[in-house]
Amino acid sequence: MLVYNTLTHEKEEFVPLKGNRVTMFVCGVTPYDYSHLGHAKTYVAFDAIARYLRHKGYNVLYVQNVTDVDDHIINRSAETGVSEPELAEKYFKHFREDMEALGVESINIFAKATEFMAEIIEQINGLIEKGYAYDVDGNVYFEVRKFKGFGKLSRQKLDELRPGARVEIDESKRNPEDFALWKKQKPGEPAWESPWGMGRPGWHIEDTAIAMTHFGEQYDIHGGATELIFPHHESEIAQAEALTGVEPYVKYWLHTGILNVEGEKMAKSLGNFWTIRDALTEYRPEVLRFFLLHAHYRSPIDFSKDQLEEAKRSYQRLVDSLETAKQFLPRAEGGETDSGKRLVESAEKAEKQFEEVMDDDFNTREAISLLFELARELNVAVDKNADKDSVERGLGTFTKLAGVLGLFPERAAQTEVADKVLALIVEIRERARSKKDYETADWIRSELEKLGIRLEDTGKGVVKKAR
RNA sequence: GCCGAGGUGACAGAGCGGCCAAUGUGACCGCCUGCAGAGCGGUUUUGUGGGGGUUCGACUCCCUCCCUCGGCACCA
Repeated sequence: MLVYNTLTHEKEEFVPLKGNRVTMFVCGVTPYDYSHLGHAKTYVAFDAIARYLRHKGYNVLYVQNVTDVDDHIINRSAETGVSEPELAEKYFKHFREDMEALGVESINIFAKATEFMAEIIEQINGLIEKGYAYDVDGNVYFEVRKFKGFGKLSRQKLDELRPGARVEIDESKRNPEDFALWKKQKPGEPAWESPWGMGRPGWHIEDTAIAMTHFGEQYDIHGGATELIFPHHESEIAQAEALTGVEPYVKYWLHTGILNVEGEKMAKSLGNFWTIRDALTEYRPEVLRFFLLHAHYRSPIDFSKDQLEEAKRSYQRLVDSLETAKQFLPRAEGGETDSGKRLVESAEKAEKQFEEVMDDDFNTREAISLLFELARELNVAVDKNADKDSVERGLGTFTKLAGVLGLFPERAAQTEVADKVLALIVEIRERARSKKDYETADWIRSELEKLGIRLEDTGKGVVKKAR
């Protein structure tokens, strides 16, 4: 299996540090507001990756941090009067709901920064003792020039960066490139006790503290969006390797492309975002997930309503094909058929190719195109009255592969009685049709449509479809 | 300025040194059909940002230029 590693800029054979165990960390959210589709892209991508690793038989421990103390939260708390912990809790809960809707279910542990204060302080202490960090009046900084590996991930040369390009330079630092490990409390801010006085952690240290607590000094995969490579991930490496002397801190660094809107990054600060929860009022969660997986995880996606509409139509094609085959199955006959044979061959081919494309740096787009090919074969098989075993096999493959991508979740089953009543209504309509009473037949069809059930008359009987 | 990621048909978007510009959407034609829808079969857009090189052969490798996006030490 090959994965693209930002650290080496190459696709590398994936070999975990310890046998079959995979330790995976992905930078999580700062819960101060609703999450938007840009966040969703990253988390859906890593969800698919984790699912596939598990599908391959790896025992994956997937940890995601939650930055529940930071400037955004503090500012939002000041604006709204809601306390920081309450605010963080509220939006974290919404985040969990959004993720659940999108089928993101592979994360084992959510780790909150505020629950790792002891570990954070211990790491900062260690860095001071080893001479990599210094305390200036209650602010502790990491001295970047002391760590000679700095820049290995982002390939930045210290002297060629533009200090202050976006952020004003903090004058209390020895050098502009140094970054904060511990920030001294300002009036009214939440703070924790530390050897350097009351304060809170800097941006990068919670990730190393959390990851090392769960994984030890090294782990397999660290993920996040490309915007995090510098300075965030670069700084994490510096902290960890300076502290432990063990390298590489992380074996594989994986980065997802960002979600653009009309050529610009979707971001809270630009105001061009669409929250997941708003998107869910207009689109089914599976359509959003499909949309986010329809490009390779490293590619940027340009978001627009038109694109979502197209995703919706495409996804519907797969849903229709799946439904048609499912409903054909009880009517299918035994025995051997040529069309069945062809379907089974397609299914076997799809399974093999699915592994191949996903083994090549998790190419979900290629994987999805295989689903389309299989869907067409299923349609053909139904048209040609393929035998039951073959259709079952084709359906099984489709469901299995789609399941690895987290597409087509099983819908809550309707009650048996409701199913029978619906079947009865369909039968009544069939009788009307056979008497050429099309007025009644069409009326039943349009009334059911209003209830979200679409009837399609095929040569192989009536097919019921949701929406 | 520096670092990184991208530039592929109407749109979205993969791949591979020659077999395919996959797959989907859209459009058009045909079949099917009481109608609708879906499905199936076919067609479709002067070729993969510009230039140069390597090669028998490049979209795929190398060089160079152009354009877009992300990052450059608050914060994710």
